Amino acid sequence: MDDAVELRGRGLRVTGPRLAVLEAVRHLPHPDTDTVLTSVRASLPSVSVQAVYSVLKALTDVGLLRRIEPAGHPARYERRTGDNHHHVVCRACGAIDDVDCAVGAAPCLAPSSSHGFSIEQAEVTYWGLCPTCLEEFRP
Amino acid sequence: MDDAVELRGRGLRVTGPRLAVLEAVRHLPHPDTDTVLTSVRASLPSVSVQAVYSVLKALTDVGLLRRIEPAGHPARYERRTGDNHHHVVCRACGAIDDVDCAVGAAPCLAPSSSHGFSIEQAEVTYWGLCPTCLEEFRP
DNA sequence: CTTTTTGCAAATGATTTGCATTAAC
DNA sequence: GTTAATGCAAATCATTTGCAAAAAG
Repeated sequence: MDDAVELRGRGLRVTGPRLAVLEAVRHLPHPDTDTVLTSVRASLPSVSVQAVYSVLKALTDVGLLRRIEPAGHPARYERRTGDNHHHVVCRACGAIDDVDCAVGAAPCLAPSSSHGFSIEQAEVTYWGLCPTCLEEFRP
Repeated sequence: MDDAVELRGRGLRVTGPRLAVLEAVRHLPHPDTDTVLTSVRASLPSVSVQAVYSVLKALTDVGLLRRIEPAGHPARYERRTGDNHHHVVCRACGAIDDVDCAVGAAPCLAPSSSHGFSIEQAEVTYWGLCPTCLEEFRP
């Protein structure tokens, strides 16, 4: 319901696949495209793989979703919250969790020198192993 | 010369392609695989694409090189320095430059909560536009 | 009715893999 | 002489693209 308003507010048409994708990402923890697809097909069995890709791209472009691309793993998505939290990523399986920066006002976001780059965003990624993969590597 | 020692020290055999890749990455600014390939072929015209991939992987695995994987762009490499500097990445072309953290002792490296993850590394990426791409978007 | 989305199929592009040959030790 | 690296070709995998049909406004 509210999602429909959000979509219209960003100039996007309201469609079944889009509502389903928004719903899926809302309830899943940082899902990848495939997980979203599976979840969406639970209610809309006919959606195509490309439709999900297309919807995820559209929603990301207008800022309703945030795409996280952990090196070596398929992209994952989260609802955009505005607060700039960071992420822990599992090297083994690509699982993601949110992390607040230890420092209050995120001072790392201002680099000391920019080499002439115009900087628009800073991103902190913590790499490690998730609880599940920790188990597997210590049988 | 010194590179040969480095290789042996890590248990790797000394080969032409490996020395040439180390030399290329030493002298190029954060090259991607293709740039390394071109550079290597200047001295060793017969090296295959896969050999370069294989060498880059081997050198990264033993810690002689560091692989940087900017979302949406091919991987880039740098000689491993030990200091934990960060990177500015151009959204348009994937160009990379080094950046020191504004904060001296890198406090962001200790996340406030880890959700059961074992964290081994933190990585800060600044996203923006490089000088060259800034020009192109403002003709 | 006009424009945007979808569905389907095929293409892309970076990277990996399997296997025989060659070179390092 | 063993074992590890290379060259070559084919495969993989996430994602994108082109185009006709369907749906949203």
